[in-house]
Amino acid sequence: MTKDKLIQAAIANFAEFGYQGATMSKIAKEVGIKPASIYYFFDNKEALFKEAVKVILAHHFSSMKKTYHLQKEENLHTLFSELLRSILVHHTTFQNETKAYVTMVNSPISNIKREITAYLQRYNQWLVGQLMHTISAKHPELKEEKISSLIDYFIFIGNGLFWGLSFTKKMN
Amino acid sequence: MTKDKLIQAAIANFAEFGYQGATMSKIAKEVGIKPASIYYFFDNKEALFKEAVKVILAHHFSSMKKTYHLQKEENLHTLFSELLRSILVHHTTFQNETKAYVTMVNSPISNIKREITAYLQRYNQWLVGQLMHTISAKHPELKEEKISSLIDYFIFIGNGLFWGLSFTKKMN
Amino acid sequence: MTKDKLIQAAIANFAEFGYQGATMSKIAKEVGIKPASIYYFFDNKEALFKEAVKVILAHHFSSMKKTYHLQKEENLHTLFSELLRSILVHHTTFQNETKAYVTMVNSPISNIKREITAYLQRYNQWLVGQLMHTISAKHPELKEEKISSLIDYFIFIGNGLFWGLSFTKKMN
Amino acid sequence: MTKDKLIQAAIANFAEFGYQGATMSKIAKEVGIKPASIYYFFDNKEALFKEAVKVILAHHFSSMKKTYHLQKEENLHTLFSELLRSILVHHTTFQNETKAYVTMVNSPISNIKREITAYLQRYNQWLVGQLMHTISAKHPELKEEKISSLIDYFIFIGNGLFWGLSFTKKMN
DNA sequence: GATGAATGAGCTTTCATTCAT
DNA sequence: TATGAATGAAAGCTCATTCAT
Repeated sequence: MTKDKLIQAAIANFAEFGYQGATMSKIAKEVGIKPASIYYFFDNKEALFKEAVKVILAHHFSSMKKTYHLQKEENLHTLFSELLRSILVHHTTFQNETKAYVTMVNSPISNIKREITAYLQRYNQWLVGQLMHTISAKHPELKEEKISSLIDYFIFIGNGLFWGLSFTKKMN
Repeated sequence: MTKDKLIQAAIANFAEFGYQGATMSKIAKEVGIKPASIYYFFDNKEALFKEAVKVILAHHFSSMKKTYHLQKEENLHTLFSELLRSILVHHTTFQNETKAYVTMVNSPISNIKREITAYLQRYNQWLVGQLMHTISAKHPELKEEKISSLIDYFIFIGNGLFWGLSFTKKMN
Repeated sequence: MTKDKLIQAAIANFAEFGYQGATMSKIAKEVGIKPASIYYFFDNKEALFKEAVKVILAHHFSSMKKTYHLQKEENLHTLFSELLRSILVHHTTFQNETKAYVTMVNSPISNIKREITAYLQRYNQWLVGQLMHTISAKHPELKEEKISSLIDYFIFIGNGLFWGLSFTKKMN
Repeated sequence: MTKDKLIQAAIANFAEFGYQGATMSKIAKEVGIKPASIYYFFDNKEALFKEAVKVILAHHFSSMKKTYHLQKEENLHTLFSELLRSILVHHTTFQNETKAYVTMVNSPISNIKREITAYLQRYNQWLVGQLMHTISAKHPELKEEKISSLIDYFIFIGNGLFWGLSFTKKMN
């Protein structure tokens, strides 16, 4: 469908050029239509990118949720390392989406910026909640304080991995 | 000096709006001159931002170096936590520069992108080299492999801190 | 019938936005169809508005003629004041059409402009003819010159009434 | 000065094509510059036309005021006919401005519409006030009611003259 | 009769840049 | 040093129109 192709092209262009740098012309050309035709599907550039953001975040979340459920049964060490591995795999496989989303955090459209930061917070809370529950079930002997500190640790490592992936490597 | 004020304004605008979003007009207005006057000091927008990038990276490096030297004498634990603290302090104090530099990594000007990724690599190498040296001096009993893994650990945590700082917090 | 509804919608839109401001989309939406469907009934925008103009002018003329015939029997004073009253009633009742027609006089489509000015002239001539005939029949003692001047007078007042109605009052 | 030339060109174009029909390109071409250059003098199309409106209304008012003062000394009959003559002369001499202003009454920009109707009201009030004063001074024997009715009469004739001028004649 | 999808032409506007002063 | 005036290029967007279905 043209509409879906447009969203994919938007993601690719946003990733490569940022919001201001991505142009309706380039996106249209990538899909094989003329710029004016985009307006049949989306009200304007902002609307197109809002939908693109939704797609990216939904994809990210479903990806993370899937991994988490797959690994719930394992021991702690395996759980952690598999989660990190899945972060790495997701962001490596969908480089476009990750780059787009990093760029979007600094989007000039405050709604988008807000939506993404809100998503990041929700995601973090969800992750912390899940880990809290799983760890305390497997290790009833650990104090909540200790678990909390473990999770912070994990989050730091995850973020570091993400950041390292995003910029020190080949994601250009 | 007007030229320095222009660079500062450029950093601020780049940080807030990205390369494409930052305009010569806005930068000029911030300095209190007219857009045409910028061209007396810089050949073009790209040149202005190249200088801005240089200033940011130099500042970052001198800041990191200073902390490192201050903390060299301490024990390992203190060294690590003070380094992390100084990363935090630097990026919190110079939010503008950090935001500009995150934005610049995705700059549409490949020279700038290249320069920054090159800097990040050099910086990382430098940091790894320093830590390697310091740690092996203080703990001759540790195998190089072990040290290397410790350092990776530290880098991950540092990156995670940086990323968390940049986006999950208030850097808007 | 859809075609008639389109003409009415066209009149309303032309009245409110002028020829350039009225869009096929807005007209279609008002009728509850899609823009493309208009082209089943009319060749293009110009054709649609030409038909709208015809409807308005025919309506105006039949309205004026009716009043004239109703009042022919009365004395001069009553005739004049009733005619003025009927001008007022017509333009107040069919504000849309009047506004559309004022706008159309300045239409960028010279055919329409020409048609309307031609109509106004024909209408004026008809009115003058009718009045001439009626007055000279009722007042054989009046010289033609005197009658002519009386009629001019009446026309001026009628125009003034029309103009005042159109713009100094509530026709917004 | 370019700015003044722009306003004159705007008036001419607005008169000929209406607000939507007048384009920045045509206006620019008429002045001998490129469309982009207009934005050095005016923020946008709306701002340009707001200034054009101001110029037209100010010109109209000063023109009317001048005539009125010139004729104050004469007897009533002369006063009235000279005023009508000056309305005629003004609108014939500055056809452009008159056409622009008739078009603007139906402007899609509600601010402009409002400003003009407000002006028309103020102008009418001013005229009524002036006439009231002058007539009652010259003819103390007339009852206010009678004077008021005389003035209405005059206004009607003036409007009719204006309307007739605007549309039944050659103002195309 | 009606419409989904597409487009060409043209619009307003922005912006980096130039250049004479 | 600084700027007023101008511009080319390109952006986002609108709209009348077409055409296969």
